[in-house]
Amino acid sequence: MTETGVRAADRLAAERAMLDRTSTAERVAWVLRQRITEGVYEPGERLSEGPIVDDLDVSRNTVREAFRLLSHERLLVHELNRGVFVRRLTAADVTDLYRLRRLVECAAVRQAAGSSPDGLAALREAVHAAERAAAEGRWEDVGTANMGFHRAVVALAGSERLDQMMRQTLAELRLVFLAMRNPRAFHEPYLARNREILGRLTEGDAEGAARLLEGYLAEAERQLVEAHS
Amino acid sequence: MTETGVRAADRLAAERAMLDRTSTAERVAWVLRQRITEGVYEPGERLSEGPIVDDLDVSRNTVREAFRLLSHERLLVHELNRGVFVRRLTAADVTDLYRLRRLVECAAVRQAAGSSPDGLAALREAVHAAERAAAEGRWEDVGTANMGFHRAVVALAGSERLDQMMRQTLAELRLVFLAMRNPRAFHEPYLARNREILGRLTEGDAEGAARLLEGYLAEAERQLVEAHS
DNA sequence: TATTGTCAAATCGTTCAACGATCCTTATGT
DNA sequence: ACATAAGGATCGTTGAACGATTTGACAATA
Repeated sequence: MTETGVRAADRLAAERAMLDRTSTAERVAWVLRQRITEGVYEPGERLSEGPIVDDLDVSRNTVREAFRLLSHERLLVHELNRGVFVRRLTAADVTDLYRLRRLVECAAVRQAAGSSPDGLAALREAVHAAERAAAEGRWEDVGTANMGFHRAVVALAGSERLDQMMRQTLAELRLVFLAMRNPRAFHEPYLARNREILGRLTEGDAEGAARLLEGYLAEAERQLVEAHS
Repeated sequence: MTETGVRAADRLAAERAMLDRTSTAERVAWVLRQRITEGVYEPGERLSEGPIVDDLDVSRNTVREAFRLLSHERLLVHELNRGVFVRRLTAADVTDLYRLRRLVECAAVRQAAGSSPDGLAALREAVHAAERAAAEGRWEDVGTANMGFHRAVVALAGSERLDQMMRQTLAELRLVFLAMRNPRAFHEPYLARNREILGRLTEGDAEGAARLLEGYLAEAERQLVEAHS
């Protein structure tokens, strides 16, 4: 069993979703989503209906429905009469994403005084998962676990809609992270920072945790804006 | 000129969007969205492809694409093999929506210290629009303008993604408000509260404004949860 | 050389018809 | 009353076709 806890949980959730009854359009969207977030398709790349129809052996209308699904998730950009493109994020996109993260994540942390033990347990688990992946040199898994940490941060707020918004934001962020050439150099410093934030929350110091998180997000933003400029 | 400022601006934006080149699927989605938010279709009502195909004289695939668009906006609920339904919000939905609003709107207000004059101007305009509509007894327009106020609150954060999230949240809320039998009784008390919040922000008292907003949202939530129980 | 016009190819957006799958309602049997 | 089967409605998908739009190549012109 070499998979990290968070990664295994993600995979299990994804597999469960596929076991549920889903339409073909949703399954096509799932395949394409994987390809996008794994970098098989590059940001800016145009996805043409024809090759996907052939490749996945489905009809064009089904592919179009899948494109609609992914366009709303902001992974694809639909341009009328020109097709759909994998979203290419600009420095301005990064700035906007971090403005959103700063507002939502820090507010969730500030509200976290009196959080349920479950919320903290999820954060703890994400920190552990990231540290395990780092110990094994799996740096992209470290990035994934770090994102799990942030999902757990927002989940402290206890709102399904916020959780969904954060899932989508993190999917977009995955595209952002594709631009970082050295996953280790990017993700490694955040391990210690996650642990610090967790420590503050565990002590009940929500304001301290929020301050740390603000610094964390500011630093990550600076790096990513630079990588996208 | 009897239209409120906010309403006219909304209409202009909507008309500009329609003047842009749009696909038929998007135009169908637009028509359906109007019907949903105006209560032509009731919450819980099932939208069948056939009658819409006949009514709008478009093909089924186009209607299906429009359904996909609206499902992601959470105005419709897509159920595999059973069709799509206008979303019926439960008391739990209301609670979740207000949890999200509390976190995002109050954080946006707390961050508002040092807001640009434009942000405050938009709030001011929304308050004026609501008051004008109230003076003319147009209570549903009061609700619309109140929502414009909240959109402007979130816009203080200066994030396009947060703005988009709020637009969608307010679209959902419009469904929630359909359950209120007496628009006047529901919307009227919030006029004065909006003005108070605006006053605090104008004085630079962001924390005071956030406290008022928290009370406002708690009261609205209580009323709406009751109406959905 | 740069710009403009024309044409062909590619492909997108939509329509239509058809078929299989699924769900719901109705009818029948115990 | 409950269980089962059948029929009808409609959803999900497929595939073919056509018109609309965009793009790229090439020729003509200044």
